[in-house]
Amino acid sequence: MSEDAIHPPAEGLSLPKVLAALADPARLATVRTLAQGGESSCNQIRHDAGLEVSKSTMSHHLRILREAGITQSRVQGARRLLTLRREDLDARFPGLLDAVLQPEPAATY
Amino acid sequence: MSEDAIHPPAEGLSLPKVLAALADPARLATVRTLAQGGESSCNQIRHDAGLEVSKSTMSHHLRILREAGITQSRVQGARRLLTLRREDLDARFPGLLDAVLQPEPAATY
DNA sequence: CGAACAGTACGACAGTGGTCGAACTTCCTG
DNA sequence: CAGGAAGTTCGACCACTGTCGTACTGTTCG
Repeated sequence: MSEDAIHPPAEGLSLPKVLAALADPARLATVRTLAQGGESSCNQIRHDAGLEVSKSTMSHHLRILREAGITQSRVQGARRLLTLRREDLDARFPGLLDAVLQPEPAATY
Repeated sequence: MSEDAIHPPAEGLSLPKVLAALADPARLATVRTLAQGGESSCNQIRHDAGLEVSKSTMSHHLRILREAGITQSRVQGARRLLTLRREDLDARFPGLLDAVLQPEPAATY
């Protein structure tokens, strides 16, 4: 199979699902990395985001993001290149992505 | 006893926690109701938001919101009057609340 | 005072979610 | 072609979460 990945249509994005997807630190880091670095592969993201999780866990997180409509993946050879679905997200939830991507004011605790 | 409720300091708000708190439909409805109606009591919110949950469940949701730093409660007689912590949220996560409160472009489900 | 009301606390229970290792598929490369 | 790299899928496990009913504290009012 080539492109079986499940990508919900732009109109189908649900706010609770999107928020839930973003509510995990690992996935938040993933989204931020993706926002900065543009298109990259699963492993690359895992490395860039500094995530110390197994392949399967990473795959799981990426699936949540994809199924929430936050990311998009295309296959290139043995890799899957991921991108943020910026336009779709901005269209449906204006300002949300920007708010979430904003650097946090430090000292969370 | 007057003020036993746990309210995290404004600087202590964690984005994942806030997002997780907002990721539940019941709590999202609660926040929206609160944003529109201003200060109101638990039961009033439950009614206004059209939530059909038990008292204890409602109390649970409100606790999550409070502990995430999204709401604030003050005691007035037998009631607890809740408000959104708009300023704190806007200060720490600019645009987030507005993005989440924005009416959804219909047909979310 | 006593009954009804507002809300919290606790315990139980089912469902979900994050984590891993192992097995598998597909692709690239020597 | 054989070996390895990139990801996904699967089953297991444990922690967390949403739900409820019940019991409790405190308040208002008849």
